[in-house]
Amino acid sequence: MDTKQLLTFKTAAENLNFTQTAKILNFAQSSVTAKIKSLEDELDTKLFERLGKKLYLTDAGEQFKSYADRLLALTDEARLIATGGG
Amino acid sequence: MDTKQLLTFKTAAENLNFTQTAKILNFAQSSVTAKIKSLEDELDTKLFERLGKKLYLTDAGEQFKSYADRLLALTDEARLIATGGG
DNA sequence: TAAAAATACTCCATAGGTATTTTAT
DNA sequence: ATAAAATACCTATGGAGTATTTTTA
Repeated sequence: MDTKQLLTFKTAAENLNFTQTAKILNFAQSSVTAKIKSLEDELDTKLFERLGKKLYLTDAGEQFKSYADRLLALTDEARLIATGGG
Repeated sequence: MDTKQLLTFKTAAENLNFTQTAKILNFAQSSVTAKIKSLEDELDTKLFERLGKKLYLTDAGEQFKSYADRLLALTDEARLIATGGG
């Protein structure tokens, strides 16, 4: 699990659109798909569900979202403190 | 930043010995050196200082240690919840 | 001279890309 | 027909290893 992966997930979870996520993060659309898939593989759980054209978070996805947010915030804080000498 | 990197750092910070860390994590010694270096590069801060044969955490390293612990704990929790359906 | 970290290199897995195909409206 | 995700594929980066060299107690 890594920061980029979490940020991709967070952005996708907020936009519910991989193409949009790719634009925001300056990735290729297929890379977003791949990153989400690698996270799902690692957790051995589906995080998104596709009903027709529309994306939804699964229950596990919803749960994981709050952890992703917290992990990313804590990571930012760690970076600031360690680097900036806070 | 990723989990393996943080675990390597945590273990090294606790043992203050890269060779020992490598044994514990089943890595090569040089891989531990490389992982720590990649983390230091990413943070643009030295985390360890080598005085003679002995390793010490720098101030930044000490600070970062507490974040690494918290990040790893939160990651474990996230995994459990998302996977185990808690 | 022993014990640990750093370095030099090699190899392979994978992150990320482009192009295409599938799916659904 | 359009819009989005999935898939196939290709390449380059870097993670991880072995072997060696440097450092210093």
